[in-house]
Parts: sequence; structure tokens; C-alpha cells
Amino acid sequence: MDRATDLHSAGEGSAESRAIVPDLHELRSHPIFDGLDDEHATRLLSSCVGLQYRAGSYIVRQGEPLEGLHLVHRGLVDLAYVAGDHEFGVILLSAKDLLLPATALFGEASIVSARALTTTKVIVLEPASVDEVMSQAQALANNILKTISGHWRMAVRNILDLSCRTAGQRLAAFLLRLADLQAGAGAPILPIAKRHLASRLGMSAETLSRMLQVVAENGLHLRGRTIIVHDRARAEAFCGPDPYPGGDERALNVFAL
Amino acid sequence: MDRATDLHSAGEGSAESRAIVPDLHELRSHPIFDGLDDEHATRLLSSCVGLQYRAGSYIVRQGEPLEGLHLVHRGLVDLAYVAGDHEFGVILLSAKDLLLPATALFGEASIVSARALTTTKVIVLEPASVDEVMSQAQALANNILKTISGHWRMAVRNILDLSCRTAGQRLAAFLLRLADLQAGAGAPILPIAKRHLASRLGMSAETLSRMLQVVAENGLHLRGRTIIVHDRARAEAFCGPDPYPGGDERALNVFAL
DNA sequence: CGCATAATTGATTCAGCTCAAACCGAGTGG
DNA sequence: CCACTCGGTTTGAGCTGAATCAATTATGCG
Repeated sequence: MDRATDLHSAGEGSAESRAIVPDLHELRSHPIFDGLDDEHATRLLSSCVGLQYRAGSYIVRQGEPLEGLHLVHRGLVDLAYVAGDHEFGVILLSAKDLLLPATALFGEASIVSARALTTTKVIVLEPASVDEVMSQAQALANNILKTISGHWRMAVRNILDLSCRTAGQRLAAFLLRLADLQAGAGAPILPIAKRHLASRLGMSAETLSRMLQVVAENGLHLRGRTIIVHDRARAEAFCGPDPYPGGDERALNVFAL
Repeated sequence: MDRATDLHSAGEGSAESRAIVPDLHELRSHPIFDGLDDEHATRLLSSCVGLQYRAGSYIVRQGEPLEGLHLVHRGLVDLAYVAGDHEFGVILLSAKDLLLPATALFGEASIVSARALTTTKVIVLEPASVDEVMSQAQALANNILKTISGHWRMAVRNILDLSCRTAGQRLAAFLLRLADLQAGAGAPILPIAKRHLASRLGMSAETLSRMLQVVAENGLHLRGRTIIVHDRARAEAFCGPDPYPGGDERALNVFAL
């Protein structure tokens, strides 16, 4: 694998990515290693490679396979299907999320493209060591199972959102959740471009723009990049019946937006 | 668990389900047991319970947890979110599919309701033995992982379908796939009521009805319950760009529609 | 500063929903 | 055997949420 080569010839890299040195100690505490003994964890960590992607560059393209278990370490990754000049977002992965684990594990062609929306660091665990550890320690398989379960739930929420909420409701709910996730870290911020948000929420950029006005009239403002919850109760009411109490799947080690 | 009780007091059952005696030999060949040694397979099989549901009855309701790993043995199960008099279908499970495995394994409240659309037989593997076997034989965890991966892919396809195809295209694609899946088994048939199909495809029953006419004008007819592919090329062209070559995830042990 | 990209705004169109009425086939009971 | 009912499906008319197209106006960024 030339990724390993990249790592050691530090500084070199493909057109889209650049090798970086992963912080092994920080990685060790990642939920994917929960309940895993040190021996196996070390086996995985010593085989891993770090890659950095600039905003806008592709990590995988739809139809391609993905070698090795990818882990989003920093940044935001958009999973989307790109058709011509249109783009259909599925989900946004953030730090600590596994990136297309199913695709990586079963060697299938990816159904969607993965693209960095901000500067993004990805850790790649080599397939050989993943397979080896999976066959020896069931904690790893369990952790991945839990994560994919969370991904499935997120996807189902997305489906329900698309078919039982309006564009405005989806937007309001998303901003509200975004604000909650950043609670205590100063003013909550929209970390991505509006057009990517539109794609994620299944609406056009123009509609997003108009809906921002409607949502603002309901106590939820976006000034510049900062989200201002002016009238929480009103905003929540505007979101309509929430098909899913809970909002995200952090209990299942999913941090996606 | 009163399910076990149900099994042994054969004939009794809850209002919605009736205990049945599972065919253990047939079950043993289910993909969930692939690569599993006989000892563990027997451990699981000997703890299992069979339930039969009549068309229309609920297997789980949204918000409820699900005890034990459920397996659809016969029939069709609709996963849908029910809100008031409206219903939002997510997917249709058929024979051999796991039913909400993520919900069962992690004890989460289900996000959707599961309801039998036809007479349905479900096999339930008791949580205790599932946990035990999962911790000892990693084949089981792997098999479940594979299945959930397939479920995730199906969900993503659904999301893409909803946002990049029209109602007519979704309908045509679905019927075409249904016909292909039944190839060689005589005339292909629509196994469910139209209103459930509409829900599954994210449209109203009225729209489905109208779209059937449009689709018929494109070489794909539904007369009564039988699907007639009159002009395949035309029908396929009508479906528009297929975001996903392949169509289903049978390679990942998913048989859902 | 100036160019390219992103975001807004307006006007228009259209797919799909809603509501309401007609229709149809399968039971059911007189 | 027929009338009646009842759920499901179809048809029609009208409405509306959101997309599209086109034209500005902001916002970076080199």
C-alpha cells in the first residue's frame, strides 16, 4: 500500500491528501478500542496511517472501494451522491466517527462519495490488522457493530425527516441540535457552507436561504455563522412532531450531524 | 419471559401473536449461522421461540424496545413510523431478514414500528444466548455486522431515491426489481396492498395510483396484482439514472424490499 | 483591488399533496 | 340470490411547498 509509503516519506502525498503522523496516545482512547486489550490495540495502532485532506477534496468517490477502516479524527466529512451538477447529501461525519465502515469491511464499492468539508484528518487502520484483531478479540467487532447500528438509526431518521417534515422544520431542528451539541463551548456556530447544509437537509440552496428567514421569525437566527437561539420554545414548536426523541446516536458512538 | 411460556403452552399467545414451533433444521441453514460451529448454533437454536402474526398486527411499536434477536422466517414486515393517520414507510423486510437487530442488541427503543403485512412467522433468539454466543464465537458477530451493514446501505439508497428520483421513477424501479427478484417463479406479483407500497415509496396512495398509469405508458404494467414487464428497456430508461447498480444487498444477507 | 465563489432575492413552474366524490370487489346477512 | 356495507382504489379539482431559472448582491481570497 502506498499509503504506508506516504507515511514514512513524510510530506509527500497524493494530489488530495497529505500524510501526517497520528497521535497514538489520543487515538487509544477512541471508543472503537473500548474493552479491547492493550495487545490488540497496539497491533491496530502500530499499523495505522494518518492522512490530511484539504477542504473540498475527496476521500472516496462513489463506486470506489475503500481500503482499511477509516476514522475521522478532525474535521467534517460529507457523505453525498454527486450526479452532474447536483449533489445529494446523506450525512455529515464529524470527529470520532467511522467513515463508511461497512464499505471498508466488506470490500464493497461505496454507494456515496466522501468529501472533506473542512480540513480533515483521517486515521486509516490497515485491513490486515483489522481482520486479524476482529477474529481474535470480539470487543472490536462489537464496537463496530454498535457504530454501524448508530449509522443505521441516523439514516432512518433522515428518511423520516425527509418524508414527514417540511424544509423549514428540518432546518430548524438541525440548527437547534447543532446549538445543543456545542453548548458550553461559547457561541454555537454553523461549521459548514450553507450550500452543503442545504444538500444535507435535502433542499436547494435557494430554499435554504428562504427558510432561514422563516426560521428566524420563529425565534432561531443565523447571523453570519453564529446560531442564536432567541426563543427556544417557539423554535421547538415550529420543528413539529419530533419523530425521534434523543436526536443523535452518541450512545452508539456516532457523532454525525 | 412469557414468550417462552407461550411456546410451551402451545396454542396460547398474545392478542397479536401466536406461538408456533420453529423448524430448527431449516433454521440452521440461515445465513446468520454461517461459519458458526454446531455447538454454538445448537445453543442458539435450542433457546429460540417462534411466533406467528396475522396481517396487520404489530410486532413492535415505535418507542418500545425489542427483546431478543428477531428473524423474519415467512411473510413480509413493514418498518414504518406512524403519526396520526399518516404512515411513513422505511423498508419492507422479507423472509430471512433480521428484524431491527440494532434495536434488539443494544436495548434501545425502536425508532419505527414493525407490522406484519402478510401472515408472518418470526423466530426469536433469546438475548441471553445471543450475548453468550456473540462473546464466544466471532462468526455470529460478523454475520450480524454484515447484515446491519446491508441495512445501512438499503437505508442510504432510500434516502437517495427520495431526494433524486421522482415518485414515478421510484415506483417503476421498485416494480422492476420486484419482478427480477421473482424471476423464474411464474408471473411476478405485488405481494402487498397498494397503500403500503405507497408508504414504502414515500408517496400518497393517490399519487401511487396516478403514477401507475404513467409507468404503464412506459412499458410496465400492473394488472390486478401481477406485474407485467412489457417493454423493459423503456421502463429502465424511465427509471432515470440509477444511483445504485446492484439493487439490493443480498450479498450482505439482506433480502428487504 | 478585482475576480471567483457563495448567498440572496424575485418570478415562475411543477410535482405531489389534500380533500372530496365516485367506484369497485369481497364479504355478510336478510 | 341480492342488497348492503365497508375497505381499498381510482379519479378529479385545486392548492402549495419547493425546485428552477435568472438576476443581483455579498463575501472571501489571491
